[in-house]
Amino acid sequence: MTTFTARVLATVRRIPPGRVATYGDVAELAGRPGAARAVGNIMRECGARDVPCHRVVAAAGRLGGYGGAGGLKRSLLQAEGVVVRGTQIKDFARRRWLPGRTFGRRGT
DNA sequence: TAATTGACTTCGC
DNA sequence: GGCGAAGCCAATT
Repeated sequence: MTTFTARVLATVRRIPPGRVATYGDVAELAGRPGAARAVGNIMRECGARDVPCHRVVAAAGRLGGYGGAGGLKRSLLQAEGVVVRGTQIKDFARRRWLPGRTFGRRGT
């Protein structure tokens, strides 16, 4: 499949544990910047369980308006080592996953 | 094919 | 800093 959806899913799958990405970033990485809403729409289906939709958060580092009533997403992220402050990621700026910024990349 | 929706983003008040 | 409105893109009906 070579559609935007497939790219989004592939991008989200590339998000390593302990890291998070925003809808806008995923959309951009997928090749369609500004399609944040589309990404959300695609994520909603979560057709592939390999897609850690819980690692996808809003731009401000917020978990989004979903994630379950009790904040399922928050628990999942925290379980991966992500510091979450209520509905917002504390170290979001440092937890945000970006291409070329994978693990092992320290402050050098 | 056209219109509506949706897990978003950004500007303005 | 919080609330409201407009814009963008893809999927669904």
